[in-house]
Amino acid sequence: MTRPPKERADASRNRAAVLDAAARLFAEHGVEGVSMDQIAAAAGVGKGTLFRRFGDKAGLAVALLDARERVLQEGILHGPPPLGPGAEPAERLAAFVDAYLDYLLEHLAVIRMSEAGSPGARYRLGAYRFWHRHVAILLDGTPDPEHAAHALLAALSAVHVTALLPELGERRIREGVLRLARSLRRTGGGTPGRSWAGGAPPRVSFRRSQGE
Amino acid sequence: MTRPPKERADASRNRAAVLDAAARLFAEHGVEGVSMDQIAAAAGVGKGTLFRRFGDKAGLAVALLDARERVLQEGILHGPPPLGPGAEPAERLAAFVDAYLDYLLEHLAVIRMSEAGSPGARYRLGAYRFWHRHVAILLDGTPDPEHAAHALLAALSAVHVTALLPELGERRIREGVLRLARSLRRTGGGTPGRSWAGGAPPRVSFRRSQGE
DNA sequence: AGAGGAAACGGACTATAGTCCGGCTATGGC
DNA sequence: GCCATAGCCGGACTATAGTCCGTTTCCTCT
Repeated sequence: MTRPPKERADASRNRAAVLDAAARLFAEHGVEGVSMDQIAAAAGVGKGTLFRRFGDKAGLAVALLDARERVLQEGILHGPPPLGPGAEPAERLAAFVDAYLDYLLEHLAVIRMSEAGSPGARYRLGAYRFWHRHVAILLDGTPDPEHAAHALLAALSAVHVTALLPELGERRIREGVLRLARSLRRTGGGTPGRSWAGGAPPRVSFRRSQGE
Repeated sequence: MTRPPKERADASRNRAAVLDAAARLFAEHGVEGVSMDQIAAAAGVGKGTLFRRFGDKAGLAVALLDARERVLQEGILHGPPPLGPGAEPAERLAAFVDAYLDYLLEHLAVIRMSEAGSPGARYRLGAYRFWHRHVAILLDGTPDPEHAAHALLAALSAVHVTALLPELGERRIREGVLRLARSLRRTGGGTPGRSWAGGAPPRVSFRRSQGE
């Protein structure tokens, strides 16, 4: 997009080597059990390179998830209903929760890492902003869709689900979040487009701006 | 409770010195801007002492919050309605959300630190378990009060509120969480006491077990 | 009061995240 | 094919969390 100066050959070679090594080591020793030094060594690059390119461990996790994430985003934007456009908002919301939980549970540890950079890092991720925007649109007509969308996503955060998993199990979590989504939609009542009380209206722009 | 061996004099003297120093330094330079070394030095104790007693920075934050937290817990257990016993569950829930947000916003940075130890630390805090238990009871009659209570508390986590504050402002957050609480209660329908699907019934015991 | 032992003390030590900058190499112009 | 340079490379360096264990202090029992 904004990359007229082509990426140098050594740079892209190293990028690939790092992602490879990281994926392998994470799978082998768990995300928490691998240090950045180890990744750099396994990839055959220096530590400086690693950090220059990915910022920190969270950024590395984000890069690893990038591909899988786009699949879900594609399904939402241009896939078949009920996840994609065409179905009723209520159905789309349920489909999103289901698909997101599939994605989340499949990559729980890496997603947790990607959301755990600096405090509040999660809310600044391009991906988060995408999910939030999507959910807020599907909650249009309820009193404060922006806040409600944040609340729903809070119940879908990696640490939250990780903590609840041993206590409640996957099934109760799925049903619980679906119920939450339903009840948020049922909370209608405020004037459809202007329910935020005081302050500026919600921002509407979404810009794909994941690192790099 | 389980503490027959009395605390040694030097121990309690040092405990007080550390809490003092920590409170002062946190207020002065912000929670993030103070290292454990600095706290130890300011308190005139060794680093080993600091960690032996509080475990880590999060544990220190928990200890600092202890007193304020008990006030809220007292209000819930034995205070006047609507926060205390006597009012309708719906009212008590609203009162809890309000009181909790007062507490949270007053000590946001320290609470954030207390919840940010190891990943998922928040869910293991004695205080969290107390709030969860209370909310779950007030949600009795809805399909899965345990999960719903976790979801409501997720919208009240320190990082969540911190991230939403600049975007939505205090007022929209307060109203949003109150609305969420209301809609969770309105989601009734499941058989009042047995709505968890499969798996063991929710645990009912609550034990005050905040470290030390 | 004094001895004995349990518990606390404290600072040197390790491990890890993240920074910095001198040196090198791929690339594009000639 | 050769040169200049933008941008990448890499490892030494810093800061901080957290551990370990020999030493010191307090409490109890006689």
